[in-house]
Amino acid sequence: MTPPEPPDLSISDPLGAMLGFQLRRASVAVMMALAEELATLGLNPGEASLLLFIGANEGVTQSDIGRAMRAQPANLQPLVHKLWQAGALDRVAGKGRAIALSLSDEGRVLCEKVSRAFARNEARITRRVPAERRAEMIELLRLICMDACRPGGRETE
Amino acid sequence: MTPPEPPDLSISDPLGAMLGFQLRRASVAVMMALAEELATLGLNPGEASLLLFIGANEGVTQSDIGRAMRAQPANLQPLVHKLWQAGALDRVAGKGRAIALSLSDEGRVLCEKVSRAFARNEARITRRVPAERRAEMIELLRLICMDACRPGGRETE
DNA sequence: TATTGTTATACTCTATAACTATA
DNA sequence: TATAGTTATAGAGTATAACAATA
Repeated sequence: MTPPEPPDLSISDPLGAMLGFQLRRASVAVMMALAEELATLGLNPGEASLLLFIGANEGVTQSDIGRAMRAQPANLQPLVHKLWQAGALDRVAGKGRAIALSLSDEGRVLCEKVSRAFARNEARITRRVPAERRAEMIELLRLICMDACRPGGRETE
Repeated sequence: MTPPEPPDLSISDPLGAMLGFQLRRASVAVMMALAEELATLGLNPGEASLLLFIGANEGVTQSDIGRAMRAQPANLQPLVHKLWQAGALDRVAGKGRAIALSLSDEGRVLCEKVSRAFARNEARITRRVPAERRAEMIELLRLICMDACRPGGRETE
């Protein structure tokens, strides 16, 4: 169920021929590698992603960023708090109880480092993917995600 | 961070162009869909996978199946216990403290149902993947997984 | 009052360590 | 004593519900 190790033994793997499970195994392995890459910055993938989202959408409200990241507000809060405590964020009150998030100078530096860590991870992943297949693969994964999310399943085309 | 919902808003998604994150999002969506498909059988993906592994390797020892599934022995135990309590498994003592697992008649029936649920899930996934790309994609994911697992990272070719 | 953020909390999955039992 | 399995437990990630604060 946890996929780091290579297949090892000679016993039959009924899941190996399924795209769904190779997806999961690849995903877990990739996230573990990313976590390792980010460890030197003292961030986990969630915190680092948040930083990238804020950097790409400065001044946007916390709840909008949360929706874009597909994170529950309750789970986003500790990440925002940590980045803010680390001095990476500016939080300015918006309308209602809204808070607009943006990067501090310090945050911008950290964001640049995070960006490079993500790029290294991406390079490691795509090393084996032919360049002309990469965009196609991303698009297929996007479609798979959208299809799988649909609640009922199996409707016509 | 949890990927069910479609992208929704007009704010920039710095992760959308990365293969690594589309992998993760697709994987989570696919596992959620599978969990839904399996719910009618009273099994979660882990339990169902275990059943498939035992069905494909009858009489093999529990620890070997655990290694093939990349599961920690401690996490495998409750799954085996549940399947055994449900009457799906036969457990016969092997050498040492080893236990050889195999399917009961009842287990074989359940395994067949699980197999069909996995097949439905796989069909939903691959609906958008051109048939001639499927094997290639599985192989690429396998390579990505192996590359990402390698501890150091970024070594020469 | 509607929206946004915060707190508390619970559930699942995974990991580690210590213990038990058997060739 | 080496191996296989079990138990207890801890941590991460994610989910829900209730609450607080502000236009």
